[in-house]
Amino acid sequence: MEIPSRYNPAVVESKWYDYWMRQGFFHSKPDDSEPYCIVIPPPNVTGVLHMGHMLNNTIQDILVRKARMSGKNACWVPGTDHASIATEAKVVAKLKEEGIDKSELTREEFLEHAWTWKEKHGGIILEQLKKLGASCDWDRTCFTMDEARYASVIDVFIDLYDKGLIYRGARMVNWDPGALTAISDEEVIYKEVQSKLYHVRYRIEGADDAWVTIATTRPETILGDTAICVHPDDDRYAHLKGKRILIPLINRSVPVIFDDYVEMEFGTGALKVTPAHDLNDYNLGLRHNLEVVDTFNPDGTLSEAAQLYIGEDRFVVRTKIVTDLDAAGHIVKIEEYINKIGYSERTDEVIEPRISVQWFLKMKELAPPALEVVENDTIRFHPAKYKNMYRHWMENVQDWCISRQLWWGQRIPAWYLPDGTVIVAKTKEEAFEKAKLAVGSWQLAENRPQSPVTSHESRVTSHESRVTVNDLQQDPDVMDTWFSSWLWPISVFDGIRKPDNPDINYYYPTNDLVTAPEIIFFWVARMIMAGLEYRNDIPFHNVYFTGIVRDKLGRKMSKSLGNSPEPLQLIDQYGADAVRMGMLLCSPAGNDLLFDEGLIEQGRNFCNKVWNAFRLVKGWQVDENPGQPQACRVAVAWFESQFAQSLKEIEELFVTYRLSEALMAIYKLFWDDFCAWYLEMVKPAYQQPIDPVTYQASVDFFDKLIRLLHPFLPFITEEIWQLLNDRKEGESIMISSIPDPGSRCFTPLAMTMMPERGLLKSFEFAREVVTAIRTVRKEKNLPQKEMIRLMIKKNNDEPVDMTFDEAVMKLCGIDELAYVEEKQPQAFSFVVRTTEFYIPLAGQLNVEEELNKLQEELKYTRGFLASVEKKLSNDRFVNNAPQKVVALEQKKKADAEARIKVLEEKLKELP
RNA sequence: GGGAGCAUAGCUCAGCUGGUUCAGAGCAUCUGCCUUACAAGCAGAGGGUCACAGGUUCGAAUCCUGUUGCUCCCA
Repeated sequence: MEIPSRYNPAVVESKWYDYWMRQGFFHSKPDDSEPYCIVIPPPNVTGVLHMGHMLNNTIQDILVRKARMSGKNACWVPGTDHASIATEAKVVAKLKEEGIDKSELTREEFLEHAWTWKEKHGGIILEQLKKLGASCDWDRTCFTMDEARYASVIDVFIDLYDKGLIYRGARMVNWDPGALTAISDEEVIYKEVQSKLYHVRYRIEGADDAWVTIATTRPETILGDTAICVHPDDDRYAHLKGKRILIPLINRSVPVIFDDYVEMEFGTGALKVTPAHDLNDYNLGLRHNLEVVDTFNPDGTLSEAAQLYIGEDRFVVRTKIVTDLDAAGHIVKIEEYINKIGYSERTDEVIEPRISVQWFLKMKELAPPALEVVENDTIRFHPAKYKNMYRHWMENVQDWCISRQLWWGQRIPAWYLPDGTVIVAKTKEEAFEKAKLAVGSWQLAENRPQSPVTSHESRVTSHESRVTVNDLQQDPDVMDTWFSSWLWPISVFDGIRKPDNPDINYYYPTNDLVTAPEIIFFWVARMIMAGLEYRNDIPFHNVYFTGIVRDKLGRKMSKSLGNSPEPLQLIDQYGADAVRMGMLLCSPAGNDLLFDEGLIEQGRNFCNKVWNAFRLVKGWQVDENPGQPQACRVAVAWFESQFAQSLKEIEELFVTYRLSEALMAIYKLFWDDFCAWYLEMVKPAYQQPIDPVTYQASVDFFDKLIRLLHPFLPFITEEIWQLLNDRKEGESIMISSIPDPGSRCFTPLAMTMMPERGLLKSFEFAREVVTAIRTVRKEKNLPQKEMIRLMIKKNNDEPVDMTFDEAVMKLCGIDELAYVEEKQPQAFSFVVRTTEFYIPLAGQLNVEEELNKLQEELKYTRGFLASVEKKLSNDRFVNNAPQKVVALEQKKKADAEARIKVLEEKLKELP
């Protein structure tokens, strides 16, 4: 069968992925061997595959495949995340297109639509991952809202509430007027915006023409002002003590307060205080006991409390109120001003700080142990620099707002009695039972008199009687999506509900987590907290932070910029292996990677190289006469040593999570060492057969090399592995073993050949000789086909290293190689270290050229010697530097001197 | 405003506790080659005051201080 000269990934990839699936190779179940586990950072159900996923999942797949081939019971658990805000927004938008308004639907109806939507779109991304070759255990696919995960979240909420770690409280939250929900600090993106700073003057009460001028970027909040604040040391405003100020347009009278929070230099030094709509003002208001006037509706329009512009959007009002203020003589001036404004990560709406009642999880108890395990390297971050960021956040951690005013998500298991008493329980019925105990049954159906009882939250003041179970109202809000995600390493094994089940006991703690640094707080930190709280153990041992995929100009890839290539299209075009390789080559851990399609091309070229090397080896005819040429014998021995050495280096790179460097090392081993040197040394002449020993060795090397490559390039390696030898149904490279750096790879042959110098060193010398001969050929325009003679003159007492002579002859087209004692006058010559080489030629020797070359080399070597001698003549160096370093310098000196001597003598001979 | 990190070849980056694996790799560039595995290739070559200025040391890309420029996180 003719093997095509170009590797065609399209046919190969689906064939083997199907085979792996059919054979169940991805599935893992607990057994006696060592587990290796990764849980996927669950992609969002609204998402489609982007370059960040490609990178992230390629890395996970490499780690998992490597572990699987190292004999571990490898399990990569896939799944998706319900993404409450993003999904709800998508579903609302879709319904709108169909002419349905969310407000017309009941909660149940809406959720039905949401589930339908999820069933349709939620699995897209996982299907796409299969194209990439992801070896996930698909039987274990989870969803953050499926039954087990949902129930786990509810259980955890109740448990933490009972432990007193969850509380309900009024707080200034980041309100997203688009999504109509609070979002966490981490979901707010601050952007620099060109705005205006309005200087507005307020009349001092009781005076005709006395004013105070404040500066604000948000004039629409003026209607909610409840004080004017100045610095106590500010002489400009000392006269305001005890005065009151009138809010423009509505003439509300508010006090002047003094607080050193105010920056005297900023604006006019006088600050309008709007406790309902600014976090700092809110805190100021608490200190000074100010009235809170909430002038906004949840959707960002003005409320009745504003008195004016009721029902109009905040940004419309901003324009209107400025006009009206100006007309009323309040605008002093308007300046251009750049400030940072918070936007919702989900809807891109401008965040409105707003006071509302939310559920919070206390962080003070959970954070310290989670910090400790990272500080003491129980969990390692790769790269370690993220420890600093982690520490800083953990030491300044705020309570976590976990409620969201949405429907899509786990509904908060809190029930309200008609009087507002909160009962946290799994079901309404349980809540009712709990309520009986807590509140006293007289208030409930039995109607027995009792004194008011305190719940966790609020004192019961109402005395309604005959409350039935149906009077309990469940909290309408759902939980933050991260409140599901933080349990992920436990909940995928159902370890919250069944803490002793075989899966959780076997796979937990997982081994590695691969994720983006952007979610170190959202997710990584909180998983650690949850792990310690619920398993009393860390969730993973290593966290590998990938970089952000950027375009060539360094911009983050995004849909809106349109600078992101379509991953599946790339796979179609170049093959999944090529894409994996391209992504990885440019991505040292934690560094952003500037994506360039050229890298994918490099990956494709490499696959093609592997393919062609395979064609060569597989195309050889084997001669039944077993005589192995010397050149082949040493080549085999050398490559064995080289492979062993590279393997050690590669393993070291794996252990330190330097995957891109590991890949590069394999790349060089394959391309340079194996193809450019080994194969060229053993390759028989055209249409000549190869001896069976060399053939077998070559096939074995190939087998080892592709096994080493498999985690990176799963498809092409499987294809070749299957063709390389006869394989049975059910065999696969992905369940074969990866070459083990621990085992001895040296054959007796490799051990006996020049053991005193080492085969690798011998080869280094041979390589230099070959390169030098090639240079001569090129300079003198000697065609490759024309055979040449080579004469070698040793200039020192060391035994002649003839190990690679035959290989050199083969590589350089030498038909006669001789050792000589005498100089060869009519020949081109060069010097490698201290050995002289001569290539006798018919052509004329350009003496001047040779002279120049020699003199240049001599000059350089003398300069080198001088620098070494300078060091050695420095007593302080000789006395202070370590023995080893001094000895090295001495060797350098001796080598340089020997070489100078050779060069000088050569010079003398030239006419 | 507070914190962290980075600056090495045209590009992306290695370079560990100072000393021949110290100035490296891959890509890109340039020069030869259609040498029957591969032009998606082969063989070569050029490219860097290691951001700047001081200091410590026998010795600094590496350690210290300052300057400049960039990035990220937090407010």
